[in-house]
Amino acid sequence: MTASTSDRPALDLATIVSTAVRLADAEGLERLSMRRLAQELGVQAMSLYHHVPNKENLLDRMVDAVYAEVDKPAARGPWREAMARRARSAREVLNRHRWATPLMDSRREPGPSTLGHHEAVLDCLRVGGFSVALAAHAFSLLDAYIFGFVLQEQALPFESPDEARAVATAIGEQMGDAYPRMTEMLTQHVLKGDYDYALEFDYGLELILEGLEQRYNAALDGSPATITATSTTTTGGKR
Amino acid sequence: MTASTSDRPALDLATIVSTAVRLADAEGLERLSMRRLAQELGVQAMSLYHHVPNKENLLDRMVDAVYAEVDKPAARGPWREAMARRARSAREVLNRHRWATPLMDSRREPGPSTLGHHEAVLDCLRVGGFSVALAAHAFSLLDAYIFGFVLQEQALPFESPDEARAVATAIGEQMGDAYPRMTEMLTQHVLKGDYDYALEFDYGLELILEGLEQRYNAALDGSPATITATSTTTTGGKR
DNA sequence: ACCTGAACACCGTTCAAGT
DNA sequence: ACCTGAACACCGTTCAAGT
Repeated sequence: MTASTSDRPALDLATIVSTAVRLADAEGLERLSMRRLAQELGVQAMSLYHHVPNKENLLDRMVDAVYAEVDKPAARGPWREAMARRARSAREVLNRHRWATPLMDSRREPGPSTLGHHEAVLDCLRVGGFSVALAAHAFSLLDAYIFGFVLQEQALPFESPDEARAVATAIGEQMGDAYPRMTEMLTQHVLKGDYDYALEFDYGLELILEGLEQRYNAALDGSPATITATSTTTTGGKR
Repeated sequence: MTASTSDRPALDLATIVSTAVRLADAEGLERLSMRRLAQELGVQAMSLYHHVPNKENLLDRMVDAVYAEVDKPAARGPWREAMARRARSAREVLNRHRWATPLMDSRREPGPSTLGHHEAVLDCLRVGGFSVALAAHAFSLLDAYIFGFVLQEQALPFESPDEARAVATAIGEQMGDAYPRMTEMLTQHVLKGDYDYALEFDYGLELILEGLEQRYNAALDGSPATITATSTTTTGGKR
C-alpha cells in the first residue's frame, strides 16, 4: 500500500493534494492525518510542512481541487440549461468526494478553481440577461440548494432505492405510532417505490429554475430600465 | 470560570449537554473536548463516560437540543406562513449556535426533538392538503435550502452589511480584473448597499414557497383523485 | 532547498481501581 | 452507582539539526 522510499516521485504540492484527496475518498476525512498522508507518500510527516503551511491550507486546496471537477457553465447558450447542468455536475462530483460536501460552503480561502467557477456562473447569468441583483439572488439560491441537498442526501442511511425500502421497513416497525406522518411517508411513499433521490434533486432544482425564470421574465416585461442596463452586456459579452 | 469542586451540582446528562452547547457557542466546536468539558463541569474527563457512551453521542444530543429551540409549525393555520416562520426560526437558531449548522443535516441518530420537529412539519403540510408525495418534495426542498443557505451565510467573512462593504472594498482592490463579474457584483451590488443577507434568505424562501403553492394548486385543480385521497386528512386532522 | 527526529501540548477512550 | 488516575494510541505543529 505505502509507496516505497526508493522510488518516491519527488514530493511536490500537486501530488500531496491529489494523494490527500484520494486518501479522503477512500477512508474518509477523519482518517486523513498529516502523519497518515505522509506515510502514504513514503515520507515523514514534517516534510509536508515544507510545501503546505498547515492542515487547514491543505483542506482549502483539496476543496479547490474538487471545484475543478465541476462543469463550468458556458457563457453562451441558454442559462437555464447551463445552470441545471452545473447543478447536476456538482451533485455528482460531491457524491464522488463525500468528505468535501460539508467543507465546500464553509472555506474562507477560495482557490483559483473556486473563483473561476463562480465567475463562470455569474458570467453565464449576466450574459443571459440577468441584472446584477437577480444574478446575486440566483447564485445564492442555487448554491444553497445544491449543497444543502447533497448534505442531506449523504446523511441518509441508505444509498439506493432498494436499500431505502429495506431501511424504511425496519424504521417503520421500530417507530410504532409515535410519528404517524413519518410512518405514512415511509409506507405510502418510500415503500411504494415513488422515491428516488436523483428525481428528488431534479424536482427542487426545476422548481427553483422555474421561479427564477418567472422573475427574469417579469424584469424583462416590467422594467425596461433593467433591460437597457444589461443589454450592453448581453450583446457585448464574449469569451 | 470553572465550577469549583465543592458546589458542583450533581452531574447528570442534561447539564452535560447544556454545558457542552454553551461551551461550543462560546468557543467553537473545535475547542469542545471531553477533557475541556469535564473541566468546565468541575469533574474528571472520564466521569462523562458514565452518562454518555462517546463523543459522537454527545454531539447527537447537542444537535437535538438545538432542534428543540426551533419553532414547530402548528398543524392548523395556513401552511405557507407556518413554513416561512419555521424557516426563519431555524435560521435564527442556527446563527445562535453556529457550530451546529454543519452537523444538523448530517447526524445519523436523530433525537426526539428532531423527530418531533419533522413530524410537525409533515403534519402541517398534510393537514394543509399536501399529498404525501408533494409533502416529501416540500420537506426536502425547504430543508436543503435552509441549511444550505445558513452554511453559506456563516462562511462569509463578515457579519453585517457595513462589514460586507468594507470587505468588498478590500477584496475588489486585490482581485484586479481577473474576475470581472465578481468585481461587478461587489461594486454595483454589495457596495451600493443593496445587500442584506436576511433579505437574501427571504427572497429564496418566498421563491420556493411560491413554487410549492403553484404545484399545490395545480394538484387541486388537475387531479381530483389527489383531493379525495387527502381530504379525509384535511377534515380529520386534529391536535 | 528539502527532509528528519525528538519533543510539546494536546486528543478520545479503555481499564482497573477507588468510594 | 458514580467517579478517578494512569495509560494507550493517536493528533497538529515547533524546533533544531541534518544533507
